[in-house]
Amino acid sequence: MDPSPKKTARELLEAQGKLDPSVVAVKLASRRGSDAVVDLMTPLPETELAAGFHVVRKDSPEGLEVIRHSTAHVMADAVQKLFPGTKVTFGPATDNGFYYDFDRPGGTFSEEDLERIEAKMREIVASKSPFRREAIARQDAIDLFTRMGETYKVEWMRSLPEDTEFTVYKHGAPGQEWVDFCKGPHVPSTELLAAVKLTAVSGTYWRGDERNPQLQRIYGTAFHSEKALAAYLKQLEEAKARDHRKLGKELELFAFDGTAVASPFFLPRGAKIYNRMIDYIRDVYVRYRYEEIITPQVYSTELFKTSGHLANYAESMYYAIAADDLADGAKFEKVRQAILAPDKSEEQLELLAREVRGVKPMNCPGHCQLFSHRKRSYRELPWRCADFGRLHRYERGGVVHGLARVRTFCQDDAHIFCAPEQMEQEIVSFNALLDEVYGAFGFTDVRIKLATRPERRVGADSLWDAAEKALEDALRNTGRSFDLAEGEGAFYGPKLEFHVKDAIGRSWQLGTIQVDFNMPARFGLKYVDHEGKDQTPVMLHRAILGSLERFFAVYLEHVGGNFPVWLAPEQVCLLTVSEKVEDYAREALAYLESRGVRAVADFSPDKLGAKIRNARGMRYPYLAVVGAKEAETRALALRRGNDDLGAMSLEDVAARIAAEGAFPRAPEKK
RNA sequence: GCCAACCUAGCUCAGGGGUAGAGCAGCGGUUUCGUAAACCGCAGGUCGUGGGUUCAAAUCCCAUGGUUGGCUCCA
Repeated sequence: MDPSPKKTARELLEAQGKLDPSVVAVKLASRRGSDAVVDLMTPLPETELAAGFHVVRKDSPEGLEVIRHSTAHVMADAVQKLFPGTKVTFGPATDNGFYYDFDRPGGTFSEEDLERIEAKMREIVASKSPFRREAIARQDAIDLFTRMGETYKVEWMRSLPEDTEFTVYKHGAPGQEWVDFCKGPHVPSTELLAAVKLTAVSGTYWRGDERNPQLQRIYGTAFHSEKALAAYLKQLEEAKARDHRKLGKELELFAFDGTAVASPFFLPRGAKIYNRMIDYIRDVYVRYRYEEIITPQVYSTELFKTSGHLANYAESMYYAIAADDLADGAKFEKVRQAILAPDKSEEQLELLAREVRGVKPMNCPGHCQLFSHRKRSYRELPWRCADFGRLHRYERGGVVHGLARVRTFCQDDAHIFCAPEQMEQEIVSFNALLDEVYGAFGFTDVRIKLATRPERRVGADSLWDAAEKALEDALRNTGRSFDLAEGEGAFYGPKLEFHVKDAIGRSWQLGTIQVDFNMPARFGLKYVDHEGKDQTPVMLHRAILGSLERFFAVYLEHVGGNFPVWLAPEQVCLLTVSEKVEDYAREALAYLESRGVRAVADFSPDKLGAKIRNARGMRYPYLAVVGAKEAETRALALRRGNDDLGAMSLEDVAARIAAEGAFPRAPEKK
């Protein structure tokens, strides 16, 4: 017997008068990470509470997590009641809700099943049943779940370390109670699960591995109140209204076609924005001393053998076949097998390097090849070579998504070849460049992540030390805060990731800078130092916006289709009040165009109200009403969004729009 | 690739074994108009594709292509 029987968190809080119905758990100062939050049913030594705590209320982020995890239990209960024979596996809370993975022999769940499950869940919630926590001996738990036929749970229990504390959670009326092996925390009673919605079904695999049995995952979300759930659903609506695929269609920016799956066609308006983005980046490049190069699309796979892509990236590449390649059927068959082989032999790599051409999935191999094209001097370094080359990557059918995940795209890609001692300065300079560009696009909330050496890596530890230090020093010396992501670096070097928050609070990774000492070595890159000795350069891979296709999607959603004047495909639309002023409107249009303003006009017989409505739909930044008054005074009645700016002379309109249409520039530093 | 749902006019969608529908957009005409939808008319579809069941298929079944939401969050 425990000599000092512990009291539950509920009893301890009650004794302190800190318990009220909105409290679902406590967060202990004495514990770290996910173990810090314990529910009210958990026995605690009084000393732990004395070490400091705060209560977790049902409407806090941590409280929601508890509610969602408990809701997952209730869902599993409902599923097992409705579909006997279904086995449970894992059912965690997620960022936006929860899921539970089931093994339903010979069956799947449809969306109609979700309604039934939801109804059953409401019954369970309405029963206002308390959650009970019970400590259990390891072997007892294994025996219990073996009897229940819960083979996945048993497998999981057996894999846990010997000293793990085993607990089970139960809810439901005696006789039909539902039990799960779980470490909690859970809400005190099902009645706290006030607002529940099941959202989706999906296939998944036991422990996320395709070789394991297929499971059925049911997604849902839960909130502490119906109102909070409604707000969340409304937010989903908002995101839907901004969906770049919807806006892309409505605003005639881009289109997709089955003849080139997951490969966007940019329509004239979209292409204007896309090119304008690239022109802006080029403008920045000039000031940051980048040199743009243009490199081939299709290479002998020799290049990708050297870079390592053939061994590690072959299944994501496209291959270019010429008629001549097919002349020898037997050879072609060998090539086929080599491409498909998961682990390629040296012989197979040789064969592919000799016989096959590959479409580039990345620019770096070509850039290395070009660097080694002639002897390089230390005087040339750092060499910053930028490339807007088109890349092709074969993404699996299920993962493509609008412009955000495509099979052909281009990046604002560049590689910086430099001496090791130049690394830090280059990273500092790149950070300044990022500040300027992200500011220009209106992304002000930028978070930086430093990803350090992973377990599996290439290169000496001394190189890793230097590279990580350069990244970290560059951040510290310029006073930037960052999060450390230990072990998340690429196998060839550490990196910084730049994440921005968009207008509706979603976070996107855009830029990155990666230190690479692997590829220069593979390509045998050298430069001659000031003593005439050969040295190996360091290579920095870096992108600002990343994939321009993906950035287009992120930015389109960020601005909700309302592009700023400097990017908008048309900056102003002239709206005639009647046909009588069409001649003047055409003159005004020609004048604006001659001043470099991107202008269009609506000469249709619609009434002004309809023209405004249509033009607002197309999100032109400026509208210019042209009527008899304006024709008489050679003016335009300018309107920006809903603001009527009044009549302005043609010259003033042109000057105003031209000024606003210039590339954004960072304020001059003193 | 795997799980689920969807695919009907340029767009958004209705119809769900018995002659293919609406609104918007388009085209023609009338109206010449002052800040978020003037009016009348016309045209537009082998219902993603291919098979099958049936007297009869957009509708039911099978296959196939495409699209959408998922397939990282660990008891």
